[in-house]
Amino acid sequence: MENKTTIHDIAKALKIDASTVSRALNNSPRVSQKTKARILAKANEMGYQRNVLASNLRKSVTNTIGVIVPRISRHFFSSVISGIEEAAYDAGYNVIICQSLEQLKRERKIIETLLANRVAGVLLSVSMETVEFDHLLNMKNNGTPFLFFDRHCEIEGISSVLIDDLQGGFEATEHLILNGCKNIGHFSGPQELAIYRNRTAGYRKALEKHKIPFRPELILRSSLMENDGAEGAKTLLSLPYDIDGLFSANDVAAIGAMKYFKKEGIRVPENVAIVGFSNEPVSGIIDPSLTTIDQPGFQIGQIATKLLLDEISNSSKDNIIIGKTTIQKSSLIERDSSRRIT
Amino acid sequence: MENKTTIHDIAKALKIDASTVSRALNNSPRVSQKTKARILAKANEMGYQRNVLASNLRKSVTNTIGVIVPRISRHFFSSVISGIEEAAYDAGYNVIICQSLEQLKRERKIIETLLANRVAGVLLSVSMETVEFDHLLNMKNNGTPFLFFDRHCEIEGISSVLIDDLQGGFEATEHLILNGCKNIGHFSGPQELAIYRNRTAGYRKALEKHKIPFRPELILRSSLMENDGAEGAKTLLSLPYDIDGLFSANDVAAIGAMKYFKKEGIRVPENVAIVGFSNEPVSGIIDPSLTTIDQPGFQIGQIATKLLLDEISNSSKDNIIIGKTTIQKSSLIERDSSRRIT
DNA sequence: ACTCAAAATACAATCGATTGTATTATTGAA
DNA sequence: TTCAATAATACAATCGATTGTATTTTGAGT
Repeated sequence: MENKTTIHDIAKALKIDASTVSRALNNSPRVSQKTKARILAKANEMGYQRNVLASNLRKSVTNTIGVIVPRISRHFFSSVISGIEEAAYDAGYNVIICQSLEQLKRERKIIETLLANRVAGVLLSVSMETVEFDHLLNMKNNGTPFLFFDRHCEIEGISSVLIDDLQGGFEATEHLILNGCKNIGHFSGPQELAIYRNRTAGYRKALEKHKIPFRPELILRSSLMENDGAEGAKTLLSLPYDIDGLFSANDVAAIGAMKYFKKEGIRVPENVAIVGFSNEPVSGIIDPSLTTIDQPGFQIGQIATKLLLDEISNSSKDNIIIGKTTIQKSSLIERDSSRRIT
Repeated sequence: MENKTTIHDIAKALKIDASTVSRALNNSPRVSQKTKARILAKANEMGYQRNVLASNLRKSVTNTIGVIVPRISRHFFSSVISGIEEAAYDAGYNVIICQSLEQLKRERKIIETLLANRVAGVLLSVSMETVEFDHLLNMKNNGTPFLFFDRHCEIEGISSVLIDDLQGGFEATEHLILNGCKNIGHFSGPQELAIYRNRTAGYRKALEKHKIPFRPELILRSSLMENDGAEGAKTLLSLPYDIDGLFSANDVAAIGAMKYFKKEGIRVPENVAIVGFSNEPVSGIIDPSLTTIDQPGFQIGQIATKLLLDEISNSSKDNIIIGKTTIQKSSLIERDSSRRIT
């Protein structure tokens, strides 16, 4: 029943030493072709499978990298994960996927577990609650290479693969302006996260460029869930401005707002034009379809993995690793929610 | 830099034996309270972290379970995963999540990797291509406990946690009939998968009950992607029947059809009423909102995990495990795509 | 046939934790 | 005080694979 053939079993069966078996299975030049063939045949016959635990223990390495995302159900993150899996798989690494569910507590626990399991490295996109970095600094001191993607923290020596959120925010907002919007509301997320600060900065930059006065009260901060979008829409309508545009820092909140507007009889895009962020699949399906900023998730995953694997292989050579930031381009996808006859 | 305090380091620092340190850290009654306290304090001071690899190797167990789903991006599967994580976490297990992307080749490779990593058990929902079971039988012979959820294969001695697809298909179809549909099309998936056979059986059962003639040509089989839905809709319209209802075995294809109907100026639900399956979040957002069958993903994940953990702990006692099938109820969510003034 | 370098294989330690057995320390009862 | 019983700790083997070193085997050249 239980499959537990070891190299010792093979060695015994062939009356040779286990070290030779090990070397043969690792295709070492120290074993003659003849015995290699015998060993391989025997291993196959006995259904041998290397015990990765033992192997890794001895080599004191692992071929596993950990990935932490806020939620796997978000399209952007599942694209990134696919990219990571692809790149990791090619390099012979396994991937452990974990979700923090936006909770700092869970993020801490996950990192603890990953470190205990001696993963070779970690790719992470921090939770919305991650305002303290002790667990990340701990991981750094521990010597485990890691790398941020999308949502990062400023930690010296740690690299990030990001998208150009400022540019994305700028394009989204300018697009609204070019479609005739004058009073543009903006939904943003926790300001601790650079992605949201940058999207907001892009918003401001577009206003400035087009000489539209900036009004702080038009920026609403929340967790950007669907309900936050609806609340935000309500708040915007209650302000003494004739809101005619909305740039939401994610699609989910944009959709919440769109639904609220619809319910209140306010037409999209005629009365209010909307642009979201992330290009969730639902955005192409909702009516009117939502203009949004597409992020190349798959590529981000691939790039981040390659960089991490580089760091893993260099970390042994104890040369100082300097945190680098790689920026990926985002692109505006124009759909019906912002298309106006001007 | 590198954190590699071992029990031997602690032992040396305290001038005691490593075995005592090990026992103290495992809270064995064989160590006095006094030394336990000293050891714990020292371990803490030295930043000790148990090397799970070594520990598991010695105990020849692992605290990791593997999960294989077709795609993590599907809402149903990500709910199941959340349930699995919750239950596994409570029991002190880690979870490795893998996606087969509906490819048999990848499924095989994943199982190989999981076995090589000596996971304690595996939870899986097979790919659409899984018509051969050699890799699963291999896993069984290997002695690794596993369990199907949602999509299963008939393998003796292997348990499954399923939803009542027949009942779901029945309810969906009967709902259409009660809303006045007479000529109901049906999108189904690969017939190798029981879930699709059962949903189809439910469809037939509802027709029979209401004495509506069954026409095989109204059943269209595909991979149920969005595009398949559009194609299917086109095919249905080309048939010499006045199609007025559609039961799709998943939401994605239902939405594909809905979009096609809209484009062709056919009104939903007035001309064709539609019911999907799975309750993807997009179904509540699309216009008209899609009536569908909700599956309790989170609970399925929890239940499946508990059953698997049971099998893992019993498997050592080598009592014969008899495959059990646990059925979870699904429920119809009535929305606009099927609501008609009758 | 004989030497010697190169090739092939064997020996033995190791990775870090666990655990059965042996030894030492302690305590209570006689 | 002394001895047995028990508590506390130490010793040593083990999990399965890897790897540096030592030994044996092979084969070329004389």
